[in-house]
Amino acid sequence: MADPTERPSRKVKRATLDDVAQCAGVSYQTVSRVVNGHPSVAVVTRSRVLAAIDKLGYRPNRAARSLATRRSNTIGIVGFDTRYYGPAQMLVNIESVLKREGYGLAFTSIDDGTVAAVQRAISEISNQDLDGVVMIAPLAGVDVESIADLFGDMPFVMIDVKPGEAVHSVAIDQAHGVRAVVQHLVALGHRNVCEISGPLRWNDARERHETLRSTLAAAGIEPGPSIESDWTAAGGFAAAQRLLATRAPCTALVVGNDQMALGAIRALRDAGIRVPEDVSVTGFDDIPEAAYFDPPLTTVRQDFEALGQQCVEYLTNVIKAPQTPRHQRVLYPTFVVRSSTAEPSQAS
Amino acid sequence: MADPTERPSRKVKRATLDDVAQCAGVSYQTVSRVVNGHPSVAVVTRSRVLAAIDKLGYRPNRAARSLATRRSNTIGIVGFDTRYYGPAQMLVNIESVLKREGYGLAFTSIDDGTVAAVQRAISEISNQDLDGVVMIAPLAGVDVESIADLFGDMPFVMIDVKPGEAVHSVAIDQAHGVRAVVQHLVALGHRNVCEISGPLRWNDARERHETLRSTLAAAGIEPGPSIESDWTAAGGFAAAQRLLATRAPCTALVVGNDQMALGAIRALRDAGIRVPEDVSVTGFDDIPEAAYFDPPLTTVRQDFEALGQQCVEYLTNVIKAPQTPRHQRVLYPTFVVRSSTAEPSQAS
DNA sequence: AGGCGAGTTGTGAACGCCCACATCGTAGCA
DNA sequence: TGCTACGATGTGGGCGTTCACAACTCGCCT
Repeated sequence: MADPTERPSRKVKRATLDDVAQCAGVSYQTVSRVVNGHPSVAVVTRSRVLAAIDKLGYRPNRAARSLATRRSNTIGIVGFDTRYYGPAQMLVNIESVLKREGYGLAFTSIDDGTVAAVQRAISEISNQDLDGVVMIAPLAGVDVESIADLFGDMPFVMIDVKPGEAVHSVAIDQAHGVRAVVQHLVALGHRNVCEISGPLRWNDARERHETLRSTLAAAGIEPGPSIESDWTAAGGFAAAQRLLATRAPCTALVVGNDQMALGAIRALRDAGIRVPEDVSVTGFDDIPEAAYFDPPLTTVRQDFEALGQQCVEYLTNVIKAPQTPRHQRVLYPTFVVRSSTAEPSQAS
Repeated sequence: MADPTERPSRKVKRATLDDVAQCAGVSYQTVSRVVNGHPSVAVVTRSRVLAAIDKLGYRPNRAARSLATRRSNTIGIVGFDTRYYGPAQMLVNIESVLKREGYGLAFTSIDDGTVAAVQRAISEISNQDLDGVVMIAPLAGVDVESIADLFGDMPFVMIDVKPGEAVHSVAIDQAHGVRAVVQHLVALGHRNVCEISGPLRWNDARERHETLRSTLAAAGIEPGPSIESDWTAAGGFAAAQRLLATRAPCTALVVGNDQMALGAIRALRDAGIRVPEDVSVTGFDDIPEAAYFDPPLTTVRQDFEALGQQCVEYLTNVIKAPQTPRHQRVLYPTFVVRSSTAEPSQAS
């Protein structure tokens, strides 16, 4: 009843180099040359092979190729809480550059911030034979040296690593952004500035936090209370309430990112405090919504697209030339003034 | 000067099955069995092998394995504008489930909405020997049948496909959410409801749009003007301004997602219109910030985590049993009432 | 005591491709 | 004319696994 030829047809066997070769009447090596754009192939042969490839719908088998060449033409990204705006942006932008360069992308994320999780993610990704990996590693407290060890000789570049670490890395200069904020606030006449920071285990949060305090101090201003929160609007809301409870004098509130700023503004308003008349608020990131907050948010824009680009460019360099000296490429954020900041009122 | 053994050490050759076998004094096949958890291996042998594996830091070579087995243990995601909240959420959630199941993840995105781009992405991803792919395909106008053809016999499930398409798919019932919105609005007494929709090339946008009109009509209400926008706050802002310019009576504004709602609210307010006193506004998605908008946004929550989960579960089923009948799994969104909606005022 | 089966281990052959080298032809040059 | 050199093609081997078998060792049943 069943045609014996029927069974194999269930899974359409994909054409191989040999199939194409046979179809074109050449050897598989010649086909391989055509596929890989090797120069010395006669024009007529090439076109015959191409026709055969087309006819058979041949596609090279990546696994076989990478087995033979020991390169996979895909790079990995280990991401971190890609739910947040920054990391998500990086991922997308890196992906698009990578695609342009002809690389595939393998992605894995780190569930929690523990060192163990980081290690697990790295070891997981590193036996996936990749040509290199980009690591979005915003966490402080993870020893960069030991991570480098985990990677062995696999090329990798890190994003968001603390300045000064001796690894290939790309970063946005957080301090630069914070300084602009402080300058702006001080110029407006603010002397009482409080802070809601991101989780201090994140390098960026910590750097923003520390720069804020030092810059303020340098301007002869005693930093007001600072509350650590969690990057979310809900967290910012709660933090602002706690801040209000301290009854500390405060005419300006520097918040670690835009989402928290949104929550904070809501809390202030709930307490009958006007923004910016009573208290100025600043954010960080310049998410696309920030301009439509009420009031439109003064914030610091980070160019994640450029970041992704730099990242990939750096990584491909390292892949080609493993001896590339380790350095950090740093990008500068831009300060965006909108309406959530103003001169402090007399009272306060 | 140079020790001849030095050169090879530049690239530390990774241990292979053979190396481990030799080290443990067994055959490579036995090692393979241990690695793959095959049952019939003597306890003592197993432990000897394990020791050798540990000592040599052996890691199986994925390329070789997938060459031999014809399965790669990685699944692909072709994403779509992962900059937006929904798609980004899906990606992250799918990734985490996938990891739990032991799959790797390859990711590619479609730059623009053209059919050509979709085809390119699919063909790109399909010669990357994957076990299956999840396609986030929110675009209308892309012929589902032809996509299925492109995939050939590779298992795939689609997200956000129009209801009724004969492919494996998972979706959130948009109509259900819209109906809840309308019901709510009508119960409050609104009779003049306008709309700002997402780009109608997106299935979700279109379905929300059409359901809104039909539901309104079913309630005996003539739908007010509808303006198509682009999912962003900026777009929502502009759309609302255009809407105001029409001077159409409007006590309720149904917006296609939360970001646009934010922009719209800002535009209304700029025009001296109060929300919700003068105009009620609703969103869609329930992004984490929505509760902190001013006013807190009444919206429809989509559970992207569950979506990702269903997706992966479905896909792995299809991989195991390719004959799985095609169907659509649909999840239901929940309606969240906050403060951006209220009874219409007398005037209008 | 012979034999049968379960448990354990090893062997040969793919998987589809690239690399290094060998081979052939032919054009260029003395 | 004979030699060289290079362009075009083919051949053998190997990348690290898994799969289908074969082979061996026991213990236990008849």
